[in-house]
Amino acid sequence: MSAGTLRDVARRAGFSEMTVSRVLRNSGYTAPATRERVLRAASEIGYVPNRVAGSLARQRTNLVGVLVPSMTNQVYPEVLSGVAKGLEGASLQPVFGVTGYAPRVEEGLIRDMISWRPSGIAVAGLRHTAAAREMLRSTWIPVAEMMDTDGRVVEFAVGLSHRRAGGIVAEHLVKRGYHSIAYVAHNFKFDFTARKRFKAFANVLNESGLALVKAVIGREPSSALLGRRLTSDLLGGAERIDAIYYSNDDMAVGGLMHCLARGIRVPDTVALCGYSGFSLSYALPVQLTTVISPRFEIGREAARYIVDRMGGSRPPKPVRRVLPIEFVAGQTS
Amino acid sequence: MSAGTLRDVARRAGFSEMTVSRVLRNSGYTAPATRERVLRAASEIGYVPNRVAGSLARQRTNLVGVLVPSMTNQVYPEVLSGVAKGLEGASLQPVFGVTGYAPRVEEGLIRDMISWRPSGIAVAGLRHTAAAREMLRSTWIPVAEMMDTDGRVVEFAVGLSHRRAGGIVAEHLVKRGYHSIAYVAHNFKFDFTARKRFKAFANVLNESGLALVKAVIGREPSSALLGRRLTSDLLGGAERIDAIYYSNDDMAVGGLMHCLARGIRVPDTVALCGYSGFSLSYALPVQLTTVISPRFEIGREAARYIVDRMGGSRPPKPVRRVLPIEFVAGQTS
DNA sequence: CTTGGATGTGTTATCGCAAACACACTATGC
DNA sequence: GCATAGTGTGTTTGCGATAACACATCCAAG
Repeated sequence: MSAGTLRDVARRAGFSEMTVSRVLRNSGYTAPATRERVLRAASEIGYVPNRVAGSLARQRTNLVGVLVPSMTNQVYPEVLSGVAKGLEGASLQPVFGVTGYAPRVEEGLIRDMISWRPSGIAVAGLRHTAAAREMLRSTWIPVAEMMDTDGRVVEFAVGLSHRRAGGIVAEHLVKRGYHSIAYVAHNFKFDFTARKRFKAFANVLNESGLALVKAVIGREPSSALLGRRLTSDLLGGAERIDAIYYSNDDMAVGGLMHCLARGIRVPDTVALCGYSGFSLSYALPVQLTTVISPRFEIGREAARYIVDRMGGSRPPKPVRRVLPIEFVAGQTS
Repeated sequence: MSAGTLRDVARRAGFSEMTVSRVLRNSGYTAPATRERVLRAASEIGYVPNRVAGSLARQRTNLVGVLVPSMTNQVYPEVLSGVAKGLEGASLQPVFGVTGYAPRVEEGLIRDMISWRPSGIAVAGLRHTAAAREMLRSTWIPVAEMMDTDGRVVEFAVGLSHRRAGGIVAEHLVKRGYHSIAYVAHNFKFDFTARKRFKAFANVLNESGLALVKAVIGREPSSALLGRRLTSDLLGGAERIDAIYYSNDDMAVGGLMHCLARGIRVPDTVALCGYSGFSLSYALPVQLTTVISPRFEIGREAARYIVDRMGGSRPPKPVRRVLPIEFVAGQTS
């Protein structure tokens, strides 16, 4: 039975709790002989400090709350990976919550996180319930919003412009002379960033005098299978389509699979465009058009912001950090 | 500036801290009028309870430590998803750590987790450093090991038999009459489960009088691109190969992409087998042979175990829970 | 020899909350 | 009209650690 308290170690070593505490934290003066006896006593009983008590006493924790909408959407694990990286060396522990794209759930999780008095909070997205925003606003804990930068920022946002990401693809298609363009999406009711990309995409098309031939919005979450099915439906329809913009790469890959299965030539017959730059996309037989989002970097930078801002105070005005995106033109025929 | 303490709420409401505490926790008797005044006072100052203090007082936290080796290997986010699901309703918060497949890092993270006195610890894999195992063994916190079940268990392991997963694929290939079989893997130095599958696979082949024609082990982490490259190398070599077993689906998909790009017929010319059952695999033009691992369920069951065991004591003997795996035979030509 | 800084260790007071116990006051039953 | 149980609230104490301060030594400088 490990555990045991500072007091147990102190008794065993024959010193006061304070001395033990100092030795274990390497703080203040400690005689080498004392050090040794204390460390031995601690290891003998398998002492593991109680951070709950420590945090209460120091009035700070080494926890960082991280909220993401989903774990199955490949993007977010990569963001978390970045967060973990950015926290490395700062001896901060990520605590995560999955909101399931539900603002109400997010609100509850934010309250939960704050109740742990974390050293920082990183949350994906700029959309929150009023209460959630108010909590984030009124706390002095560093708050980083991730992924999106088009919208109202609480304190610090790091991400990319989804408007830009959508627009750039539209420009590309226009420039290449496509004119029967369709859009295929998963159920993006709460996936605000996908919607922003779509809106910008459609806007740019319109400005160029083109109209979307068709928009197919699925009812399920994003998956390659859904992409494949919707693409099958779309291309099986009456309209002649020469390019498809997908809500993301998962969907686009599904579309490509349909084409490969049916022998539809990509991009000769139909060009496919996605968003994200999933690792899989580098292995495809055909290079699709996509916009690589710096999701790992976003997580890392959010974490770094939190680390840097710790102890300091909130910037007078919200800061917006727009990371560059990389446009990848698809293969030409 | 939110925060504020119980005392602030108490003063504002005109009651003692204890009464406020009771109201906010819905514990004990509280008069309706009191309730109302307290709740109003709390919401007026935007009071958020301090769980650090609460946890210290109650001698327990609502935290559950979860350790996974990687976030970019699709499998683990799904496990985490399952953990989050299993914790739902128990008002437990997952705290996660990424070990990067490094036992030393894992050991450190386990110590960190324990220092938070979590209500449970879930860790992927059965391989730990001696010190880590000792910490897990000597604590009374519920400990669940996930994914693997072939090996020494500390308290409770939920997962699948990777031996079985590897063996079943070999049996299948033998039965279908393949005889020039190769193996392709990512760098699985620390991916013990992949190695177990491989070993079992090779054993079964041997028992059937077949020998692996070739085994190609990459130096990078698992990715479709690596799978594609290694497959290209392999099939470009002198050996005639009629079936390939991959370390996982990521790699297998990469292999398929190579074949699609080169017009190599799958499975007529070469059959491809993987492991995991990634969602992508349902969208492929060709159904590959794979073994679907119940990773979401594994996470969920680990969480459920922890929830059920909370407060109770450790089972006298380690418990091993082997979840069924689903074998998916690939398309026949 | 005295003084003062560098070392090394102990004492006390919190940190914010909740368990345990104590004490009212109000019904209810007999 | 009094015991008894049910309600509602307050006081005390402690969770396990650390900050702040206090107090010994010891040694070098004056």
